[in-house]
Amino acid sequence: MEQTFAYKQFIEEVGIAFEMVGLPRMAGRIFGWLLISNPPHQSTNQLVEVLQASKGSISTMTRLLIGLKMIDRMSLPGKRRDYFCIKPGAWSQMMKEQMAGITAFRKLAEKGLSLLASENSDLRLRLQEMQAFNAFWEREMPLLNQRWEQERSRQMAVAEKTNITDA
Amino acid sequence: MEQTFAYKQFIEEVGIAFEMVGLPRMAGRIFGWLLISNPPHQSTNQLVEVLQASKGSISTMTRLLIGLKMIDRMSLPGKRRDYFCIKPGAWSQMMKEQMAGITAFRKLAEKGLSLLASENSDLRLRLQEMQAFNAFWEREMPLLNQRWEQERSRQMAVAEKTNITDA
DNA sequence: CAGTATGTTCAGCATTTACTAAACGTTCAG
DNA sequence: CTGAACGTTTAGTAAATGCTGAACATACTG
Repeated sequence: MEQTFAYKQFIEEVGIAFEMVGLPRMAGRIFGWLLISNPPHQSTNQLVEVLQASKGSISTMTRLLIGLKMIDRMSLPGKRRDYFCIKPGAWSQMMKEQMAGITAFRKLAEKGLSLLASENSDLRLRLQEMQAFNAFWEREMPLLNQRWEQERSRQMAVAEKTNITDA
Repeated sequence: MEQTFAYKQFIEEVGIAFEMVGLPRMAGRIFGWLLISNPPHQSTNQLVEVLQASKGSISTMTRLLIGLKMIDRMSLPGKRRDYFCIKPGAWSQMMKEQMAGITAFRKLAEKGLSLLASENSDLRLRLQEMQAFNAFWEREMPLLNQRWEQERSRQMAVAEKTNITDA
């Protein structure tokens, strides 16, 4: 298993990127390693060794990532260990999580509007924009995500023809 | 200035919503109050009193929100104080900030792919999906945002006809 | 110029959070 | 049944973060 400096650096950068979107760095490190590991599935012990982290951390963070539907736990037949690998569609899933925030803001706008129900309309303008904006994205993002799914499956079909690896 | 329990609750909920997207709660409280305050522009002292916060906190957080282009600082002529109000287009701006993360992930994917340049193609699949996904959203989100701007200006035009408040 | 009002910066405090290490529970092998 | 291999849970720790209060800087008033 190649373990060059460049690999470690990549793992660390994914960790930092995860931190930027509000997830624990260790979760990012796990995800980072699963992005470049060979094979793509790795056991708990392998994660402990490669990432130099405690068992507890790995256990907690893998369950977090599973909860976010970004990785899968797979128990290989015969083997007792748990293996983890990146879940296909992890990114769509991450995007769906983001949508929860948008919905929260739309609802908040509506709550605010009901507070200012008796006020004149230019006082309500701020909240109306907030409501309209978030409602717009709440409506459009799933459509865009659908387009992505379609585009992806189209690309996968092409890739399958040019590269028969595990057929 | 109405200061009911419902108002305080609204402010607190916006604070929590901000926290969920990775911003300080106090920044959210300021934004929350500016969403429902009368008038829409409020001075530093007013923010200190209403939010029961320290001057320092207000100063730091207003500058943060200004940096994020979510509020404006406006010095009313004659008055010495600074006033703050929600910036039109604050939400589009917030969305643009989100895009920085997407770009970071796309670049990371490309970095990973160059690391696995010599590996066979099913090992590269994970990174290829990550690259394609983030490139897709990086391309499409600005377009969607444009559509929102158009839709908004259309709605504003309609609103202007039905409600001449400050013409 | 003196005095006051206002905004900024900084040191300190309190809270939260990520992480570790160890205890614990469970499952399998001999 | 005994012991070992794994994974989970939890108590404790170290670091980061938000917030306050006070000192500081700046600009206006009389």
